[in-house]
Amino acid sequence: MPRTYRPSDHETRIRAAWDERGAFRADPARVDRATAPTHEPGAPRPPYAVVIPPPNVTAALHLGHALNNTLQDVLVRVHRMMGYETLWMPGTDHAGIATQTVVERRLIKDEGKRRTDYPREEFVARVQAFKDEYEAIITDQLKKMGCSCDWSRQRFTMDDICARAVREAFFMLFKEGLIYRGKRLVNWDPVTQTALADDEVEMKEVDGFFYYLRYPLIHKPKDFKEPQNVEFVTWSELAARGYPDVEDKPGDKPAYITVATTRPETCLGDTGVAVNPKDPRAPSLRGLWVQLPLVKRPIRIVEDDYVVLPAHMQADPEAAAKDPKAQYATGFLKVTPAHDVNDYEIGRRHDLDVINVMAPDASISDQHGWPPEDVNGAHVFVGKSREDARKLVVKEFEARGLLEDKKPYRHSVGHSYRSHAAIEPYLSDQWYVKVTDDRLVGSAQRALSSPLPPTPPSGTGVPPVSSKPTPPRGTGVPPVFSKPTPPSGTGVPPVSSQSPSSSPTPTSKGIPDALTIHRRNLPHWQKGGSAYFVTFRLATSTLTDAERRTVMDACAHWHGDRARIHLITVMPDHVHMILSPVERSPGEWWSLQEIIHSVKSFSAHEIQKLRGESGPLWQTEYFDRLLRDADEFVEKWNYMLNNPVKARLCEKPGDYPFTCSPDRECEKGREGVGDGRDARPTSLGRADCESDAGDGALRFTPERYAKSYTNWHDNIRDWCISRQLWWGHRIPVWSIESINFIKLPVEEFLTKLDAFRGTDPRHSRIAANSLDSASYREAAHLPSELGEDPSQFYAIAVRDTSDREVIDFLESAGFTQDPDVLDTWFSSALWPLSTLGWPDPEQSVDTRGLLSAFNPTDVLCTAREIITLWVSRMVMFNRYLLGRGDEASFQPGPVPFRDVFIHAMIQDGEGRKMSKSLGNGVDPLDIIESHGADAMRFTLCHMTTQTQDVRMPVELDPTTGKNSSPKFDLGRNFCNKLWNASRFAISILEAAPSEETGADADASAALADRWMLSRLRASAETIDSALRNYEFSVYAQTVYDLLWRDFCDWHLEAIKPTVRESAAQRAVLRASLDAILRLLHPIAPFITEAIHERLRTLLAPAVRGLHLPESDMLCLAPWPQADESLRDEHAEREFDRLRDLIGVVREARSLQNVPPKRRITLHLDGAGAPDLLALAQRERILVETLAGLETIEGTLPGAGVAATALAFEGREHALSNLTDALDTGAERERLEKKMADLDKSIGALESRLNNPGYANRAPPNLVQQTRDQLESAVKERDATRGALERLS
RNA sequence: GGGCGGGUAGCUCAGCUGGCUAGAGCACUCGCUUUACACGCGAGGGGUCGUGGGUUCGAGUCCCUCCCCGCCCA
Repeated sequence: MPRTYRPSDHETRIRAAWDERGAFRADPARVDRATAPTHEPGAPRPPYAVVIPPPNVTAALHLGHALNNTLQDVLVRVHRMMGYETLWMPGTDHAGIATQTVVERRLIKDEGKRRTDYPREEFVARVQAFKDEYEAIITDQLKKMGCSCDWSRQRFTMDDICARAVREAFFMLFKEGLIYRGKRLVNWDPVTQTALADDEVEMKEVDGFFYYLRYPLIHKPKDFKEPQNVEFVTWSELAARGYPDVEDKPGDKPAYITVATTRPETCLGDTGVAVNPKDPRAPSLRGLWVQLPLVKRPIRIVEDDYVVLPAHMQADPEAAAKDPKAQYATGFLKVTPAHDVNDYEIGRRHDLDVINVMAPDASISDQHGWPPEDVNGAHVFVGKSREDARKLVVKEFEARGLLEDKKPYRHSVGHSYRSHAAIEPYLSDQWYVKVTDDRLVGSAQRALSSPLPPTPPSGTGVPPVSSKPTPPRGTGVPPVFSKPTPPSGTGVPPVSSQSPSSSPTPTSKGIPDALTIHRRNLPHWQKGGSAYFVTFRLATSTLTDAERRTVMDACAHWHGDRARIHLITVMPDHVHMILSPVERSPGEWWSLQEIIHSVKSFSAHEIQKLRGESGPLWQTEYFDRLLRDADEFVEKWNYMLNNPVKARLCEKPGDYPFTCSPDRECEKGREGVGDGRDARPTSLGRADCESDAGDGALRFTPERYAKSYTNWHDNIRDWCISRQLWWGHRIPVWSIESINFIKLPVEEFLTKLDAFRGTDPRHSRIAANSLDSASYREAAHLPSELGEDPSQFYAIAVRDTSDREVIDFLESAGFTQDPDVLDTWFSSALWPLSTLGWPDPEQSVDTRGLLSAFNPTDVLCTAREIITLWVSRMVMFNRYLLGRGDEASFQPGPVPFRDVFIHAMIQDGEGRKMSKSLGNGVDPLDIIESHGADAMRFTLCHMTTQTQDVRMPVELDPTTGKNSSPKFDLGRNFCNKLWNASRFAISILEAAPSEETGADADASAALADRWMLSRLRASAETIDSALRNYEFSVYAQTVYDLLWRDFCDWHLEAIKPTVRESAAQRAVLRASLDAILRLLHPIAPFITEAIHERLRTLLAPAVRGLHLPESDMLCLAPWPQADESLRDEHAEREFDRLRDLIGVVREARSLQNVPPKRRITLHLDGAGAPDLLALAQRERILVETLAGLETIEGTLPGAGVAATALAFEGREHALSNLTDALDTGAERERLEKKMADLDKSIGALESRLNNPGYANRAPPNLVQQTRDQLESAVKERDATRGALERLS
């Protein structure tokens, strides 16, 4: 074996071997969800499935993909080794608009031709060729990274299998009315001339202007046919109507209002002007109209509270000052329903016309919905671009004296993620998926599981399937006040409820519901109840009125979040509360300590700020009492109300202003927000729904991302799925503009249609969703004035687009296929279904059995930008399409995956995204070439923590001109270390006598071996738990330390002198290396496989307790299982002790400049530390080798021997024979530094122990530990001092 | 504006439910080509854990405030 690991020598060969072996081919026939994982050939086993987030065929993979796929490969390889039937489904995505754009650009560049210069089929063929090219590149990249996908089943979102799923999904949705056609404002990209989904629009800050345009006021026109003939409103008329602040206006001149807009050119399509009903000017404008300048269109004034009031009119000037819109607002908003989303909504509310004045390229046009008779004087604008039209419109307003002002304004404007052109809200016919239907969005929302408690650690090799089910809420523990008793007449009389809002008197009826929350898993001192009476006091001062108010606010602040605070009384020098902790997570409540802490901490901060002083405010101690029943609750309640009376702070109970009930007040003010009761979704544990429809089965890691998922669904709108492109799944709909145009006799047509529809809906060949006028109008929200009668439009979805009979019939009747294609995400949303053969897996050998075996898959591993786009849609489609029943009886199907793991995003060293334009991207293939795939993978895993972003400093290599990062050296060095350690181990094993066989043997009794096995066991446990929790960095770090620190630095070094003579040691050596290879394989598959090729030929007895069944290939080898019996705490303690001893010897050697090769003498104080001497002598060879000793003496050196002192474990030992002449200066320096360090730590330990609070309050074992530490430090110092004295 | 993440050694990051004298890798200094490995070995230096306050016997860790950086949504 060569001295350094050269990846290129191995990677290709090993990849070919995996391929040839069919190692990654999944067999659905072997899947049985009910069994345990196994490696038994042919035996059934549980599935583990992952679908690759299909990379776009637009471009080669970047480092983010490398990370994404490395993590998937790690998971997949681990589970394969654990004995799951493992499928990693690879594939690519056609990425409609992105790919089409790239190819169009290429054609322009290479051939100077546009898309429309080709027939559609030919253009699509060009894109297909491009796709083939990049699909091959991507596949090659993934293979080079070592991805263990089932390459025999690679898919593409437009291949036959996926296309079938797309058609069927479309058909099902269409048939059930969940796909509709609507005229809506879409995000229109005028450059690519297609609609975009909301999430394809990116917001960018743009410097623009607010233009202030004057619109003359007119009376309602008598005749709309004569727009010129209008009656203007004068200022004096307006003043007479009560219009404020117009005294200084010329009374006889026409009055106007001023609208503020950033897009003056859209005024051509204005159909109204809106004013806020709260605006003082609004009443006097009622019934008036304005005349739209330039066009001279009379338009209405409507009142809508969407309109922002100008800053000076707002009730809260401070808030207004912060609102930039209020600063710019005039209070009048021009309404252009066809060109602005908000205006569109206002238009809907007030039934305004919708007038489109633009062509698809965003130039001004009178051919796309602008009635020609309405254009009037605006002809000059027709044909101008948006930008030119804006200039011209402004100029025209200026020329007419109607431009009042123009102020610079920075605002964010939507831009196409593809063409980067500003998005034009554009009115057009599009197809929509009604995702707002409960069968879609509802299923997705309910899919989310509530956070589960962390999984308990378990032994190695245990499958990560089921965690302990969380018992459903509300069982087992009875409510605290299950039988509330009314306040009795005895004892303190209930306070009369004169001021019920501030001091409600509890009665059986009045006891807040929250008191009955069920308790479980409480700290011992909290067991048995939920309501507490709490008192805490001021440290020195008393509270002023304002400060008491602050404390009440503090309680309100925490009320609901951590506790329901039922009643609080703030006295001048103390505070009483009655409160109930709330759940912080299911089954876990906030502790009293935390709650009181929060209130104290929060109020102290506020009060100290008020006072301008600092220092402790509250006393540490607090008093709490569990309220056992309703009687006691009432008793304490009354006590608190009476307390101020007793203190003569008020006349009668209830009058004290610093008693309040946040529970009631917050109920009103906060509408239940944050009180925990609106918590959703269900608290069902995963195990509860393992086999059911899937509610509660979806889990995010890290958990915080569940929130983005939830938020997104809360604001979801129907999904526009049509794209005006050629590359993609063509919409399988044939339509006709009006049923009157059907070329066949109606009866004949309908009869034939019925025949195609069939009697059995499962076999329908068409779905004629007739879009009756009511539903169409509902969908389109269009006023009828447009003239078009939407109900005449007739669309038919064809189930199988190769069904010539149906298509020929439709086309002969005058129907044409929709020219548009589906949004790419429509097919992506089907990915976990389509790749597994849905709707009919049996139809193809490739997909047989896949769907039932592998859907739901186990994890989706992706970056966070994709949560909303993709995850949600996959969940909706999976649940909808695999669901059962009709709308009324709908039972959703399973989720497509159980876990969603969101990994970090890689940024460059400055925290910027890696991108082509910045030139800061790193090509994975460059790294594979220079450092090896394993090095890249190791580094990527190592840096994948649970944070959002990870930074990777990028450096340009001037010789190759390629970007790289020094971070990859970590992986390369690690691989090299493994290579050399293995080389060394193999050389030892090869030299061993040949009679050693694979028979079972007891582990070597040597300390180093027991220690190594114990470390191995512990590491395997850590790794298993890290993998269960997707903690890749912990995993990588643990293998790193296991190999480098434990195995190389200590174990190999320790056994060097003996291993060649000890078969038992060789067995441990072999087993340890084997186990490390297996544990590391998922991260670094090539190098481990390469070493395994050699190692597997070298037999040694197995080690009891460490299960490493043989396998011809490491990628199929069972995951190592280390029994609990290998745990050896005694060995770890002894070994650690020796390591420390070796450490101090090495330290002394280094500081004394002892030549590394010089063997010195260690004198242990055998009388003072007999056990240490015994241990050192028992492990003499180990200590001597690692510390560079000639010998270990059991006595201290005699007088006159040149020796240096060695303090260890509080005893004075010595080293001699260090050098011919001892450097006393260096020795003194060393000892003095040591003294200083010890003094410092002794000081710290003493002051801790001298603190009475510490001794009294800290846990006793901790205090004892501190005492021990102090004792040994003092001993050590004494020993060092002695050595120092002897030196002089 | 709302939500989320981050600010710990020169750099990249660990540090879970508060108990350290704050860790790792790279970089740096010193010594070593010791028969697995210089992509290495041994020894070291380097941090008032973004600011200010609070809670606590004890705060990198909990609470509040403010300041930076990044992402997502409006």
